[in-house]
Amino acid sequence: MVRKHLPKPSSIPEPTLVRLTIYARSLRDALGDGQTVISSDDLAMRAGVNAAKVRKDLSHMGSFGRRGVGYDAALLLETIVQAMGQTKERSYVIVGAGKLGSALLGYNGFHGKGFMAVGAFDTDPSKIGRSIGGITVMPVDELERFVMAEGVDIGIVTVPAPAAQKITDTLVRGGVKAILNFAPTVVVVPGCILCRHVELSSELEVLAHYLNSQGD
Amino acid sequence: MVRKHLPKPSSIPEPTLVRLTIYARSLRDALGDGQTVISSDDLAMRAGVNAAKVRKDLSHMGSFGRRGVGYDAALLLETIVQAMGQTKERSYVIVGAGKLGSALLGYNGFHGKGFMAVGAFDTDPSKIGRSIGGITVMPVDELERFVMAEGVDIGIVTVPAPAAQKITDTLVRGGVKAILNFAPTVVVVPGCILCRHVELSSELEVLAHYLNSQGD
DNA sequence: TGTTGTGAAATTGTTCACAGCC
DNA sequence: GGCTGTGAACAATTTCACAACA
Repeated sequence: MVRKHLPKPSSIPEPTLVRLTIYARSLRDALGDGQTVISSDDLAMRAGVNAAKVRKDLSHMGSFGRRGVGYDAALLLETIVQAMGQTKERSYVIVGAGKLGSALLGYNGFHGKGFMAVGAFDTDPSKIGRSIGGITVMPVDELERFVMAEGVDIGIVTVPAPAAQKITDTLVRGGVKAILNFAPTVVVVPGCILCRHVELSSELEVLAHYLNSQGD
Repeated sequence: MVRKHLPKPSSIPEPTLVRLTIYARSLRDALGDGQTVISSDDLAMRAGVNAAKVRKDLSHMGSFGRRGVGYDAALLLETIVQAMGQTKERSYVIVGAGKLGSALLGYNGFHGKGFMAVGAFDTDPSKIGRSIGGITVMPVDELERFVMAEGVDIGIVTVPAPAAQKITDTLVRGGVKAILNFAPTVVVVPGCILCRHVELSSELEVLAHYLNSQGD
């Protein structure tokens, strides 16, 4: 017998997850504009995608739009926030208090929305003790102990490439459940640990490739 | 085997382009380790992907590996650099000299590898005139004139969301051919202009989603 | 033997197009 | 008339598996 199974905890495809975060932001904008109902067409425009994709993406979370009308903006926003798992507050530390680390500490959207910076770490004595975005920079020596004691959820790595793997290992020993790596190198983690890698420099290189292939 | 015709300017799929930049870095590492020949398996390990994908990706640029042996690391690196279009130097400006903008100005891999920062801009009088990574911050009023006069290729946008569209329009009027947008908002550009959008905050949110769906 | 290069298969993601409902 | 929800068609990407070859 063919049986359509309910979506498993995370059957939502990853490209959809990324777009959901953009829809959420677009909905906040729309609500700010005083809009209470929004169509897939309008949301698509705001998010820079097409309407079919919006509807398909939203359908992963159920059906709650009104045909002929659109979606209740507030309800839709809440549904997305729920689906993204932002109901539970997550703590994170940033390792590497250089420019990028500082930028992320102050970044709205890291800072708010269910995420809480609880510590920053660096090896540079001139940075230790300084306060960045309300967080005091601590020495890396204390990273593992701190992460363990505080039960930190996520470690954000913004150290130079050669140090990234060692820092990652320390975070894992401390018990983080996920790593977000901005260092320009691949790091390996045990299978049970989630890890995402943000390749900042690829963006510029891919752009350059398209420029060239367009005939400069 | 009969030589297949060369791939068209950009028939290379985008996921492959992104990985090519990672292979390039891995090859530099390998060369640094004194390795002159590298197998798809080894490269895959270093780049954090599987070997089949490496071979498929490389095949988009032709065939120059040696069966039973592997690839000449230096030749492969050069081939990738060529394919990525990093033979031509590209100039860029950064608009928004806050933490993120400063981080990118100092970022190795933006800085080197065929990319050249030629200007930084901000509206904040306290930042104007300051030097960041050897680049003096100029007032945004001068952005359009500067971009036009210098023939700047790429504009990198690191301003707050509400200002992003206006800055993008200014860059486009100035004649940039591509935009790299780090502002947490969608910007629209004319069809002839390339635009990439980096969503920093999505990364953390997607990570949190997977954490939740794993059962915390 | 060891490793590449590549069609074919499998999987994943996007778009279409329209029934169903407001 | 307008707009959602969705199966089906389509497109892109990944993986498999093995022939070709040093």
